[in-house]
Amino acid sequence: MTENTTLRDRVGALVTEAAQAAIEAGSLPDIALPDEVIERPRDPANGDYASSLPLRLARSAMMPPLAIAEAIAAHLPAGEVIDAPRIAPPGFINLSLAEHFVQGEVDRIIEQGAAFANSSLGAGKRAQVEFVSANPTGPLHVGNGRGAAIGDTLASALGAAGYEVEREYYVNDAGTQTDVFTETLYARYQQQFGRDVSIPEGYPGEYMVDLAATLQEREGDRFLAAPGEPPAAGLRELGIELMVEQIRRTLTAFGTNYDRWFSERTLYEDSADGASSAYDTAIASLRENGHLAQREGALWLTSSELGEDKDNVVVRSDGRPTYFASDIAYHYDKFLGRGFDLVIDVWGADHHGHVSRVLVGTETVVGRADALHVLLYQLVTLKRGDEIVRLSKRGGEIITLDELVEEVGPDAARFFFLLRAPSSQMEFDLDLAVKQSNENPVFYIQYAHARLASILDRASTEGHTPDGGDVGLLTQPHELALVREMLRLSEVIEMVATTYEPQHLAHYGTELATSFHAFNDAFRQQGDPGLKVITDDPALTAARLRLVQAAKIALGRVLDLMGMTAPERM
RNA sequence: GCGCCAGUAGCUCAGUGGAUAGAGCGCUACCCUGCGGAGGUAGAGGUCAGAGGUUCGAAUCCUCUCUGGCGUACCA
Repeated sequence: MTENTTLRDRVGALVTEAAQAAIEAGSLPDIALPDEVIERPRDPANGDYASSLPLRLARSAMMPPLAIAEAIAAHLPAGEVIDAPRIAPPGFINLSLAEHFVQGEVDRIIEQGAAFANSSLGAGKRAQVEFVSANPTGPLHVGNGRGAAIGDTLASALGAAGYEVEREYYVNDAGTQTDVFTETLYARYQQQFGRDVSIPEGYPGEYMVDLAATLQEREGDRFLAAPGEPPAAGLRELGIELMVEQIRRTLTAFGTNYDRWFSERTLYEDSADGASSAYDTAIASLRENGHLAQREGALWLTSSELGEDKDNVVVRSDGRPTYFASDIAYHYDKFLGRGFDLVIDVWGADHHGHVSRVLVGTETVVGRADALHVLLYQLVTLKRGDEIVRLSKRGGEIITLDELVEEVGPDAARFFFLLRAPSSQMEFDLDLAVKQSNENPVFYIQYAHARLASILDRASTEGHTPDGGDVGLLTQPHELALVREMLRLSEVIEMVATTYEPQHLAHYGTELATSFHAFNDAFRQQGDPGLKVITDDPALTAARLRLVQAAKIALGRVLDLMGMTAPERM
């Protein structure tokens, strides 16, 4: 059994083997077994794992569930990992981890350290997570923060699950939004020099005034042209560059860093060695496959022949490619250009009308779309008390991500977003967010980590060390419960990496912290000075310090995966 | 109209077809005065929107209805 198999898979394999042994022994008929044979029971009284296999097989085996349970259990003797199985009506097989196994895992966790709970699910595969990717025409708002928290954590979880992961921001620096942005910027820029020019419709926000001021400060009047004439060359590029810089700073402050900022414009550029652009190649491929049609002066992807409800314009009648064309070229580049095995696009739900189109386009050009997953997160509704705040970059008022981070800090903001399933619409009460920042559950987790660190510190100053501690001395219920909780982490990581739902990690973190707090308080409640981590008994102290050390590793890992700090003190 | 996502405790939300539906906040009553109280235990609080269906078993899967958000561009 390899190091990177989850415990769940190990135990599940034992059940599958037992069932097969029962079939070979003739106590079960020769029937097909499902892949998933065990689950985590809700009630811990029913064991660490349980199998409902007997209930599910009853029909095809034509046997009563309890008889099947007995047939399987007979081949599931107590062993290295689990104790003897217990059969429970109407047909469950309940399994508990053996105490010595649980104890031994403490040593293993310490040995693995920061690699604890990694899995090999995605070993040898390259994954890309593209997220936020807001147009560089204004500052990020609170809703973008949700995408950032989700995408970043998902990328971390995929990494822990064995994938080689790249985080990417797709910079939309081509297209009409950029034109409007540049026009507005130039208008604001001219105003800086006292010209009476009107602001085009598009981006009325105050930040454009600041951006123009920055431009004037750094570049002087070199973009100024005669009234009514277009600005000097380079304004567009510099404006976008400044905006992207601002976005990058915002995300860094939020705790999110990218491997690559991908320029949309490069899709249209031939490579240095003379190879055609991604756009040209993708269009040629579509044409070759007979999926393009010239109609009404425009070039269409005949997607209705491919299961879509309508065709989509790829090249406008004025010759400019659409955003959709960029997206086809972009995904061509992701798969055929860069060879990712798994690509996840994290989009706000307001883009959901675009999903099936992109999947069809990708399938047409790449030949398959099963490796592309578009993860939609529902929009964040902002409230101040009872008043709903509209989020609109083009409408003017926005609550920026910077403001949120300023008020509640990056950790609390991230955790707030991570607690909710992407598919869940969430209400964000700005007043409450500030008021509750001290009650945010993230502090509950971080506090647990700080106390673990504190215990190790204290022990160290008193001359105690975890080294050489005998984990066999860990027999208190709260000690073993804490270890059991830690052992779930690899399963949670795999769940996040397969369902693309990071909220499981956030909830697990809370539960792990609860296990520690219960463990810690159990000693205190009993009022016996011998019932602490640091006791008069050096052997027991060392054993418990090992547990504390392992717990700190596990909790630190969870916080790290969520992109949050694991404080030594608070 | 059509399509996508949702509807679970007073509020904000978890819940991988399994056993008695959970957490945080708020409310009530306790514990501990600590190796850090940003803690622990217990309690009250539920028609899992509604109605059918599938299944040994449904908050979970299917159908319909109601409610909310979003989309339905030669914008991105």
